[in-house]
Amino acid sequence: MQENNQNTKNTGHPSYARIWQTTLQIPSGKVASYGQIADLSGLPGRARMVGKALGYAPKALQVPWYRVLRSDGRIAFSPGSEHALLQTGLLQEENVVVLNNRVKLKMFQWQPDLAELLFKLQH
DNA sequence: ACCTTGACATTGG
DNA sequence: GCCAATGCCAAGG
Repeated sequence: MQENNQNTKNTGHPSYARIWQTTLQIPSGKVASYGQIADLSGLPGRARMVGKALGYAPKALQVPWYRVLRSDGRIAFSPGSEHALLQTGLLQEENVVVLNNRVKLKMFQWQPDLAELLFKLQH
């Protein structure tokens, strides 16, 4: 992971903006997978790009990067790492249960109404 | 059957 | 060419 740019320039890859917007739609208390965000952003198969994009998200946008997990619910960072602990703490603050570096998707995965989401994303 | 954990092939900045 | 904010699958419980 790298430091976020303040919010001066560097929009990064053109698709980053879409990824940030989609991630912004995840409600508090819910989580999504990198692949899910990629799909909803019109970027099927680009899960890794989502991880990159979140790392570059301008702090000013307040993108809830911590609500995005691996497809099986595990936190992507190494268990016990500083990043993993931070993510765990942020999730717990909104009542998402994290055990052994993992969230039970059965209980917390975001299931957006596609039509509504598409509408909100287009402005 | 269902859930966890560990390993790794692939992808893309 | 390097490296990782993934997904997937196999093994074990």
